[in-house]
Amino acid sequence: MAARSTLSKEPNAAGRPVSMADLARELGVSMTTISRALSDHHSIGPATKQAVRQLAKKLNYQPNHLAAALRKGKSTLIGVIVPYIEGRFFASVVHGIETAARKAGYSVIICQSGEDVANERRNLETLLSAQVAGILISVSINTTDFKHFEKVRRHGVPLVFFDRLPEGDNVNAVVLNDREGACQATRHLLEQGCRRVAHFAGAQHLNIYKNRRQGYLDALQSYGIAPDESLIKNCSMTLESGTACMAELLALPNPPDAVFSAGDTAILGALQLLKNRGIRVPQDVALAGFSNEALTLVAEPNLTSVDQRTEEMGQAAFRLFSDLLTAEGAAFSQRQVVLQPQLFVRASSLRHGSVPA
Amino acid sequence: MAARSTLSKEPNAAGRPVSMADLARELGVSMTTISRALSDHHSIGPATKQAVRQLAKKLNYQPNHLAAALRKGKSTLIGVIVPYIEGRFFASVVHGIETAARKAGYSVIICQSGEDVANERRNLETLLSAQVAGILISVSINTTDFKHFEKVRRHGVPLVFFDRLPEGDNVNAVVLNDREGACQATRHLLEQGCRRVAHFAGAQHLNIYKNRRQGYLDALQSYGIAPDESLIKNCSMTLESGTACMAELLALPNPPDAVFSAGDTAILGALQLLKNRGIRVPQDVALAGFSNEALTLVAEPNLTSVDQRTEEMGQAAFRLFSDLLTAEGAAFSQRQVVLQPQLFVRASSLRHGSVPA
DNA sequence: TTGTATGCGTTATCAA
DNA sequence: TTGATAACGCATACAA
Repeated sequence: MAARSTLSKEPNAAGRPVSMADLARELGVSMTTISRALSDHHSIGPATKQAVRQLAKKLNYQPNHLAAALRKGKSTLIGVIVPYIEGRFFASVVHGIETAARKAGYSVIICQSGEDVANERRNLETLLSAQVAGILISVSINTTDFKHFEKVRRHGVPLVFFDRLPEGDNVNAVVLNDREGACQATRHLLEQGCRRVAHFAGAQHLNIYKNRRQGYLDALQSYGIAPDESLIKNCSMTLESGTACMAELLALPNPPDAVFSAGDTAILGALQLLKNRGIRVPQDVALAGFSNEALTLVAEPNLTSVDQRTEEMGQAAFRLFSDLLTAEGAAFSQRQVVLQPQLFVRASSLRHGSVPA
Repeated sequence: MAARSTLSKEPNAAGRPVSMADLARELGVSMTTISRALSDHHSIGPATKQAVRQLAKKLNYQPNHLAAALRKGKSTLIGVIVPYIEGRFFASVVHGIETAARKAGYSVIICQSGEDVANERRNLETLLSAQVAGILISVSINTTDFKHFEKVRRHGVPLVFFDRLPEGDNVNAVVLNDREGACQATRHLLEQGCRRVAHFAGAQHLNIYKNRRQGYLDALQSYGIAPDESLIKNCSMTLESGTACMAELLALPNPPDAVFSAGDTAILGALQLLKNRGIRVPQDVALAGFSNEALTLVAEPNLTSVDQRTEEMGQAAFRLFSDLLTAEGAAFSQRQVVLQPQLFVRASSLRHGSVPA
């Protein structure tokens, strides 16, 4: 057995992954030199750097992030908790987060709460155990107690909420201006000549639905129209729920001439019912939804909807995390990023003029 | 300052996370005992176990997965690489993977290749650096060179492909029986009395599209119908592409009376064109797609489609990984799990009888 | 500019 | 049944 190295230990005899120690032995330098060369430290000569890098490539050296993270006390992992990953909204936000994170050298661990606060708590523990550098979360629908977020603060891990957040504004968050979006959509319906505009309202303990309802009321007020409680339906935002709400509205002595729904799926349910009953959309009843889901372009007529800037939301959430990292006392800061919604006007609400391309 | 402990070092004076050493000091036992008590080792007395657990809870001890993983050489992280996370298919598979993984105590790191093999390579490096216990991947559309997967094998990290896989069957994979699904869909169209069934074919270097095309041909053959190349269109599976392909088919001297598309979005494009031209669906042209996307239930008429068992695919992929972990020589095994597709018949293809509920 | 030595928090080996 | 000690791979304080 011819020893290539003059040192006592064989350089990585087994199939074990090659470490910095292996590189050091092979080159006859110290681990410090290797470490610094690879991280482009200024105190290493260009020649040495070159040599180290070449050998690293040749031996197929892969840095062990785990070890680095353990040593530094922080990993390059960030945790993301969403109610569920299916459906356009969260998938798209996660896409935005992941893209931004990867550019900055972070990887994303994804967790689903399944709309259950118990899972949400477990997810948080998992992420903290994984020593993530930060946590980005959209809370589950039944999260009304927020004690579990305190623990994250105590660990000093930056916490960013997006879209859905706990009550009270003392958190870091990226949200859409839901109120403004809802107001725009409702005003648009009013501009089309509608005067009895109904609203499908979502669960009011969630900030997003509360704000959409408020935006709806804002628009009415700006037109001097008193809100009619019989035109505001509590809706679970499913297709069936939308159909049921529409049926109730049609049964009123004085039915609406437009509906603004806090979600797209529900407004699709309404559309289907109207078509079944031979009621014309938008001539008899104009429709507008919220989220700009893919289905808005499949339904006939195409559905007017408020876009939630999902990609931007993801990117902004990561950026906020990133800012918190470098900021002082970040664990107790409370920055809010508010994105501006965009109304897409389509045939379901357009009584005059042509449909925009 | 009253010292609670008789040992020299203060137990976790600073706000630093509490470690096993802290627990050991506090209880006056060794770290070994703590470690074993927490992992429920048989050699620890029930009383000691109880005491350790209580203290751990009281002091809010969080295990450091990083350290454990470093020591054990394997983490409880698994990496998943998909072309993109948006869209029902991959989001749903990821959902299945994440759910199965979490039950087994694993967390999921998600990476997107953006349909680019260069990113795919980078993703693999990242995951290997993170010391993941396994990698689950659906290759990007331009992956034709498979050398980068060799490295994963050399690291001894189990590798599972799902849906899209490299050419050659020498890999671990979970796939849908695309050929069977396509055959079922086409046979269904033939059973409805259609005799000139066209096909929108996807990129033929991908196993999934090649197999769907083959299934289409199988069905024709079983009916003794010779394939007509003019009825097979290369399609990129976008809406526009579907519209364009349909237009070309209608321009034929002898146009088709049915279309089976390897994707749902393209068949929607076809549907829209047919409706614009006043051609009846399914009476004049019957339509069937593949993937059972949400849009199949929004389009009018509802679209017949082949369901890909996305959740099961995710679960099966994780299970396969899990099996490989315990198996011998897993790095070089090549197990294949094949899921059976399910055809959902809807109005777009149903010429006789009523639409199923 | 480079090297030495130590510790991050855990698990495993050995001895008691 | 328990304890002392040595790794895992990397980054840094300090010394040269």
